[in-house]
Amino acid sequence: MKIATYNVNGVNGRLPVLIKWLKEAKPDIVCLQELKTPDEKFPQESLEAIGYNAIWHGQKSWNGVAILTKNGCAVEAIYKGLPGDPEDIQSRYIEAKINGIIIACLYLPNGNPAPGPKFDYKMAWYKRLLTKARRLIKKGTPVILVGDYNTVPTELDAHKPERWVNDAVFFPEPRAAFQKLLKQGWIDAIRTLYPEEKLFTYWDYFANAFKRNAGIRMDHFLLSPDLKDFLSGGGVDKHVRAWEKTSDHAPVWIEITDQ
DNA sequence: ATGGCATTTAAAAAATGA
Repeated sequence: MKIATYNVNGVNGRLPVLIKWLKEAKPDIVCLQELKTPDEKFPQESLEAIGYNAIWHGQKSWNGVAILTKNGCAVEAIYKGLPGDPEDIQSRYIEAKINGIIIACLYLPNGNPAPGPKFDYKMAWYKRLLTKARRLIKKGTPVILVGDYNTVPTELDAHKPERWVNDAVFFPEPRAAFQKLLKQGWIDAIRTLYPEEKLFTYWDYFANAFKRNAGIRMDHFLLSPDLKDFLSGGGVDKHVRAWEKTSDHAPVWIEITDQ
């Protein structure tokens, strides 16, 4: 089973790119972030026309997450929103059990400018995620925590780490929080597959960042330990970043063999 | 230290992202 994550940066504005990639990559499950659309404008019909069902959790203008599944996938136990703060109205979390695996699709706050209230919100969100993740990993069900973490875990995950030292994606606090997730037992799937490679999932639109491969790795698959032996492949669909009207992120995918 | 670009909303320019 092929599972992908893609920060589309506007699901309607990028719909031709998303559809072109779906037809080419044929993933079974896709986690999307940054829909930037109210729920009623989610392009459900266009996606169903090419064989994908969807569940989504959107809001006007900003944020928004969705999970696409190929027709025939069994989707149950759907939850929208990350628990822990009833005041939080930002759409950044959606979870469902799909073909027996719990898929949690997340869009972690960016946190810039840092320090400041947006950075405080990022770290508060991380704290809630750590609580949720601990509960999920104790369930004994296979779980994948996947999405845009807005976190560059180590220096290996940046083309030029010094360019990011004043950015919230590279601050020590989110990096420490990401390490806390790993200490809970979660497995960074892409880093496990490519232990020493400089692999990126995001490149700035400006300064020719993509052509210079001046990227960072921020989109991650965290697997519950019981899935480790079933991880059989993965990668970044980097070429999609070169398409017209494309997102600043590229799709990332993994392959999980039948358990 | 700043801005480079691109989105959304909405009708110009602001807010947001990373």
